[in-house]
Amino acid sequence: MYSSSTCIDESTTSDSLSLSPPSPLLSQAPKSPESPCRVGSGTSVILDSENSVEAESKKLPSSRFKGVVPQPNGRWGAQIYEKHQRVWLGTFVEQGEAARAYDTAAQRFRGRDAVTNVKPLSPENPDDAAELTFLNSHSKAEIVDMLRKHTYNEELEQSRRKHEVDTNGKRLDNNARISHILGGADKLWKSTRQLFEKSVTPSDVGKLNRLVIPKQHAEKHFPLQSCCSSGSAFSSSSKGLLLNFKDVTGKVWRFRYSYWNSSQSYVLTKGWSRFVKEKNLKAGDVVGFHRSSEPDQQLFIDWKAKAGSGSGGVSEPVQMVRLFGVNIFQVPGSGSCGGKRDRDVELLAFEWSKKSRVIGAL
DNA sequence: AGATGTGTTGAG
DNA sequence: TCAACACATCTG
Repeated sequence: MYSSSTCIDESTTSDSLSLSPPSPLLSQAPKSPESPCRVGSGTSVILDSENSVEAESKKLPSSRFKGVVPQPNGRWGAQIYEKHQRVWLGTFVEQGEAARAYDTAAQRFRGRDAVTNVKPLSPENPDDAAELTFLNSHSKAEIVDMLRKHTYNEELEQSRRKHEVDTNGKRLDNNARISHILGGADKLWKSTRQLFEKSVTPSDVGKLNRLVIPKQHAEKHFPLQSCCSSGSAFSSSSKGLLLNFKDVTGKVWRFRYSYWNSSQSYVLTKGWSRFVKEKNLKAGDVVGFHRSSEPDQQLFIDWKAKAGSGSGGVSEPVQMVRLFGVNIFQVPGSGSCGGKRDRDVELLAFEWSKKSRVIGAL
């Protein structure tokens, strides 16, 4: 189906440079939430006042928009399906917002022939074309992440701005710059595939000194069970694993990865706070986990600053991008030309060697 | 605790 | 593929 506009998959993540959306941010912009033409979905709405009062208290109202589902708290969730699996796009206050999120995802996932709630982006329209470029220059995961965090519009606009600067002042946007900087390392980066991303919460970068890895992802990508005896999937292995994280700079980080029964969550503990400090991670920043396709099963981590935090305040004394042992880019806190968002990306080799998982007592 | 996201199921 | 809905999980 989605043949034509082909999708650049996860791969597009950060290696993608180039593309530079002309300008506008259009469509996604909050329009009238109610404008969307309803989509066929057979499901119906039935919102009669007759017997609703009672029913309403029990049944959630259906949405008239495709991909939009009601939430118990009165909000609306957006979801799209792919390969028999649901991809959650986040929750929204207005149905219209959720519908737009769905539309955006649909166009990224299904390309031109995506069925949308509102008119789809048209390549003919310059504005739409710009957004399409933006869409396809990001992995599905990234788009989903933006939708979930409600930062899609911001990023779209940001990319527009960057493009302007780029064309005028030769500045490259994050991805481009990073790819550029990576140079040879680019190959390595490209050989990775994103597993998942997480927007770090205040507690992830706070005093708790730990990063909570969403359960789903933890169990899917970072199985704790590893070898050990017991048959069941996840026995309470509160001991965890000691993993060696190899920084692209060559520096080795050792993080403890374990499961906390108390909060029933998977976490990176020992070593994490150091990472947060060195990278100057802030709540809202996104940490992405990738795995190299290489047989060595190396895992990587990249992180990006919270969308939109660029220009503004965020005081950052010293920032730099280090690649494979070399500090390529350094910017003094004072707003020198480069001082935008230079905590851009950092690649970490995450060694997932069975050997290193040792640990035992921690 | 309230919000968010998932497991499941059944319909189309 | 999709929505309904119960409920597990997460966040503040």
